Amino acid sequence: MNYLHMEQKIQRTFIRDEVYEILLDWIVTGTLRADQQIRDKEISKQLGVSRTPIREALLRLENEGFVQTKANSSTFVTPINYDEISHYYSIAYTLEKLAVEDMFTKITNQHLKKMEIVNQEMYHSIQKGEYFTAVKKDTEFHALFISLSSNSELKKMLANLKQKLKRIELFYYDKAKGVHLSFSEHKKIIAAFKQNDMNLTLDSVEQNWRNGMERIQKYLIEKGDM
Amino acid sequence: MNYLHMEQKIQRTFIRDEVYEILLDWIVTGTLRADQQIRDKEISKQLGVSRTPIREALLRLENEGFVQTKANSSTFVTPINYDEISHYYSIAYTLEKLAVEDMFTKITNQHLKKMEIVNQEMYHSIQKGEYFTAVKKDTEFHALFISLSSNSELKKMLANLKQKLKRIELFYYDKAKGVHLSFSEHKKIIAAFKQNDMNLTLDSVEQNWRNGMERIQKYLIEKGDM
DNA sequence: AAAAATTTGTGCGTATGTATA
DNA sequence: GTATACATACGCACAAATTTT
Repeated sequence: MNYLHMEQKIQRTFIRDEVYEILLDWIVTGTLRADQQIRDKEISKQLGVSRTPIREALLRLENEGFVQTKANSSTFVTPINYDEISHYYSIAYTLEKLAVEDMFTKITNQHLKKMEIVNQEMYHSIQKGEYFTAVKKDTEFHALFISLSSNSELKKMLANLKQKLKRIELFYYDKAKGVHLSFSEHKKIIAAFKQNDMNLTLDSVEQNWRNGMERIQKYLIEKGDM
Repeated sequence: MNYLHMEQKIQRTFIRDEVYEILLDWIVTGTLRADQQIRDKEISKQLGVSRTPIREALLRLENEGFVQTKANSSTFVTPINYDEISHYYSIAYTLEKLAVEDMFTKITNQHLKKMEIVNQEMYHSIQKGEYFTAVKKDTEFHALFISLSSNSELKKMLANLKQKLKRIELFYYDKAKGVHLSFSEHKKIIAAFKQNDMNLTLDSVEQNWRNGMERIQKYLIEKGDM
């Protein structure tokens, strides 16, 4: 057997893609804050590459709504808009429910076991106050069943939406420490899958999302930001 | 009163955006066919601009899935994938139904009248065999109620999806002349709105999309392309 | 009103992949 | 299968245009 053929073809990496991933991470995790200016020249020096790949990464981020550019003036991180939050949440759970409809029959006990483990890990992260890890585990939990859908276009759109929601959640969870993630709601989703009840699963998925959205909205109202 | 202040600020146009619109139109309408190679140098000469805005437009088209680039080799129009068709259709009607839920109470008799007119115009275009205009009128019909939704992120996503579906529909309607657009189904949607029955409206919207998808799939099976 | 900062657009050399001998 | 030649995208430095201070 020739093991050479088993190796994955070396994927060429583009500087623009690497820059995109770095900048996206900085925006999502809050290293780059809302309204903060981004100068391609500065990033260029910081990352040690020319300005072309930086510009290309910024153009993509602009198309996806993470940054905004005023012509010949400045590029800055898109601020979080209160109206957009509920918009994105409703799109996300609508599409995630479509994914559930598609993958519902494909789930196995192994998947469910893995979901329970990840959910437990999320719980422990919350206990330790590690919000970054907790949000990551939450995303991983949902990804476990979404990935079973055969609708690859849907998966791409959901992955993109998740980045936007992740940014929102990290922003508010950091501010409102009292807010808790959805450990018990995830258990309901697992139970619904186990009962092989699709409608119940869809409802519990939607409820999970709605609660997440309401936790943020409640915080906004309390703080008088809305 | 100073009328100067009432005038809209002159929006600067970017070459990259103009190039994007032109290339997108060429791809959607079939001027650029599937798998056809696109050389930035060639487009550059043809449109009389430098290669940078061409590259930027191509990068955006690549992110949106309309073209594909082999590293350091070639850029070509993404072929229509049979699996993707049903994927995109299901995403489209799922999101359009979400838009209907959002705008349902906002519709007026004037909107419904306009929808009837556009539907009639679509019918006449079909009669005259003008498929390009017919598909355009179909898109316009749906846009009439979608635009009433306040979820601007949803509207953007739907507009993007429509471009992809428009390409698919123009491709197959051109090949399968027998295929007809959904004049009577649109009448059902209008009737459901008039009866103020949201569930019926949602069902008729989904049915309209499903039929459109099935018309194409039927053609594919007949021709043995699947 | 002018200068400074920043994005936008141009041209070019290089690296990579593909076809051909 | 190998080496060579060719085509194309990739990244860089420079110049122009525009907005803001």
